[in-house]
Amino acid sequence: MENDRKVIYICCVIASTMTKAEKTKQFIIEKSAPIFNTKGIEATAMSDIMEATNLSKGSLYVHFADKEALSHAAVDYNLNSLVNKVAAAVGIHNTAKEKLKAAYNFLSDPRNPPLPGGCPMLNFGLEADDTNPPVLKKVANTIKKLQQNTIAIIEKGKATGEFKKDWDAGIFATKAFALVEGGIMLTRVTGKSDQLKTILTIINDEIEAMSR
Amino acid sequence: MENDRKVIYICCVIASTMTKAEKTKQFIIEKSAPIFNTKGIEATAMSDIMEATNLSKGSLYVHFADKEALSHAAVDYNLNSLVNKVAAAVGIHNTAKEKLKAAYNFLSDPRNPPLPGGCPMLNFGLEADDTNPPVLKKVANTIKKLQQNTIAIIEKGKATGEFKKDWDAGIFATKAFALVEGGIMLTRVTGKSDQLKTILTIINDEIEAMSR
Amino acid sequence: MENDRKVIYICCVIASTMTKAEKTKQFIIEKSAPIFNTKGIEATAMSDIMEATNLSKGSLYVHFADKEALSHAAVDYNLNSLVNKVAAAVGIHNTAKEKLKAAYNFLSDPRNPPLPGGCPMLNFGLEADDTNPPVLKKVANTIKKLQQNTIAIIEKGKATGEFKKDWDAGIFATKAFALVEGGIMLTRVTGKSDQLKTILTIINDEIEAMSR
Amino acid sequence: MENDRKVIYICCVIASTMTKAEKTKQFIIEKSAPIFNTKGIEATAMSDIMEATNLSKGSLYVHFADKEALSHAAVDYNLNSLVNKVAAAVGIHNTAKEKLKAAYNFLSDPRNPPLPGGCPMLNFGLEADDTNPPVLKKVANTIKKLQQNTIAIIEKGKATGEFKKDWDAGIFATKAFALVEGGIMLTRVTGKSDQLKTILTIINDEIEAMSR
DNA sequence: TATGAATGAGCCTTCATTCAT
DNA sequence: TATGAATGAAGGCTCATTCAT
Repeated sequence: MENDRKVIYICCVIASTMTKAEKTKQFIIEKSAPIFNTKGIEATAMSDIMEATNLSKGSLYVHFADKEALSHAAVDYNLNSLVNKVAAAVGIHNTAKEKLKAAYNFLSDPRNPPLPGGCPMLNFGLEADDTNPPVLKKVANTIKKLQQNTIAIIEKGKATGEFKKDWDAGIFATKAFALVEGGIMLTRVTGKSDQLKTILTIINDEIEAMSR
Repeated sequence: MENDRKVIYICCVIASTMTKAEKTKQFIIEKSAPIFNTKGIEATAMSDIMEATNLSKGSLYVHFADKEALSHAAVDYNLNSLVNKVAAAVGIHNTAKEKLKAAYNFLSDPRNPPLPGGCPMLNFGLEADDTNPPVLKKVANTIKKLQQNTIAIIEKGKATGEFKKDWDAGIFATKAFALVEGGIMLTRVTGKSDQLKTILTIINDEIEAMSR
Repeated sequence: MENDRKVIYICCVIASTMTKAEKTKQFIIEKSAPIFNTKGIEATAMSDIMEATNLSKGSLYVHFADKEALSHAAVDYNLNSLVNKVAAAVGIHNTAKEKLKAAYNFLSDPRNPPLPGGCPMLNFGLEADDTNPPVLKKVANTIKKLQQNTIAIIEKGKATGEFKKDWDAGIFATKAFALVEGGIMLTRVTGKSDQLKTILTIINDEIEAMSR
Repeated sequence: MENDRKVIYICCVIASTMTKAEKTKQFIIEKSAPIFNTKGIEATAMSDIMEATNLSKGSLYVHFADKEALSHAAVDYNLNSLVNKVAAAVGIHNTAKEKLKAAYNFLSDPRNPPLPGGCPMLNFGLEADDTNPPVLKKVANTIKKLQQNTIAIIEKGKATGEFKKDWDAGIFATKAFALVEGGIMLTRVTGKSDQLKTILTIINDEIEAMSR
């Protein structure tokens, strides 16, 4: 709670201190992020951004050197949004078990998809894998961060006695991440979320089984 | 062994029966399939195909009505190649357990990736999800086919007594598929295959645990 | 009558003497003529001709050196058809007055347009005027022929006493031709034939007024 | 005279109020109009417009959505130019007879053709008749406007006693229009203007004959 | 800062023509 | 003769980017 207030306070200060240029830049990023996540980087045209922001072509180039710079900012925004939303979903819980379940329930809730356009790690990671090293790096970092969050929660739970001591946090982080991403892919391709629900059950069951 | 010879023989007959047009068409598909799988459908230009085939622009349009038709053929080729290769990897084994292991070992062998450009289900599925229904359908059908193969092998193994009767084939098919696809994504994004190996172990362990 | 039979006889001989090549060539011309007259020379593609004749691309080039040669043949065919049809319409009558009326009634009958696609003199003449001298020449010759036919009929009628001696055949030929072509243009553009009917009445009235 | 000055003044104001975009758009239209009128819509390439305007391909598409939009603007420009020029030729005269003669003398003056490329009603009307309804409509409207101008002048002349009361204005409008268009076609095809002169004489004679 | 006109490389596609079979 | 695969120039159009205002 103390934390939350502080964050809000800082945000407001930032907002009020932001120059007009910074505000516009942020505005462009927020409007373009879902477009990049939905259509892909290559398939998103500067004119799509113009339309979404109601800004002129030239104005976009005042704030971003080129489409690449804008796409990087949008990718960052999408990835950070995801991480922040997971953190928020985790943050409202107190026990390690609840935190862990919250993380995966949030990521794979078919009714309430974390971000418009789907999982940015999946989208940008697979578009970038053969062609766009900088974006690939960003996705890799995000994956690492999320997996380490999982590991940290489990280790803390093991320390407090919530989880069994012999639970391998690294293996679970790998397994759960792959299951969720594979499940999201299944949902987006088949248009049905039944398999993703099955996967969520598998993850929750393991968390439950490793609790004591 | 008898089988192999017959197959080769039939192939030769087919090849010799193909008209020049059919041969060229097939040639174009084979040359363009890895390009589409690597760069994506939208990002692949007809000029890329020209370069790869050493054919003129007009010649491409003799064999395909438009880029869409060519991309569909290339997607089909990639997806069918994958299914056929899995079938081949499975086919050389006799027991259900060996067949099952072979399928997943093949799909997630980081040293010998099934297709250049990565998994076409992942690549085309995530490029197409918001924009390209026909391609999405092709991917969905392929997924269904592979998952049903898994289920069929397990059910047969249960019938012959190789696998435990209470093993839920559907859940395993979902789980293993998601794990492999998620693992491939991890490999392609991080550039390392350690997590995919972990996943393969998980899958093999479950197969082993369900054997008796 | 004697004449007619002779013509038919000669035609048959020609037909039966025609080689396969000549027959095919004639067939191509007949099928392509209405297309050129309807779409225009420039806008007609060789593929249109292929479709209409069910002949292969190469076959067309066996019989015609290039599109230009084929278009010339088609233009000739259209123009000659028109002249022949007028001659046929005129030929069944005996008096100069009837012949003259028949010619203009035929040319400007909105219910029974002489050729599919409209008047080839108008179509080809106006497409060719700035760009295609050979075609322009063909149209000019046809116009001359038709106007001289008119003049010849009038002069004969004047000689036999059917028409007034002071009727200026040349002026009438010019006037009637312009009226008919302008009227056809009005019909094709407005989609209605009322003005063409008015024009036909004007022409018939003058013919009547010059009779005695 | 007062009028003329006012018009010029308004023109200047308009010109100075035009944005750069409007000026460029107008410039493109003015440069492309004679090309479309000469070569035809289908046969005019965007590269022809590029050359005539010294503008880049992209620039053309800043001002016009596609070639169709540009062609429509050029057709409108040609048709409106013609109507305005006729109106100007008519406007300097005071009596109905002089106005009427001026209109037809202007339209069919072979030495001073109203527009480069010939009569846009004839050119666009006959190109569009089977393929381009919007253009056909534009031509039809222009024809209607010109014919109604003729009718209005005649009716006014009949009212003021300049023309005989029993002169049928509608029939004359049809006849004179067809004669002029047919005559223009004859001029363009034969390359000689003698027949057009004959036609002009016919029209002037009727106007004279109907005066009193 | 913001605008939007201008640019030109590049994309997909069409089409007349050639040529080996 | 007839076929149809192959060609490449040219067409319409898009798009990231620049720059004067």
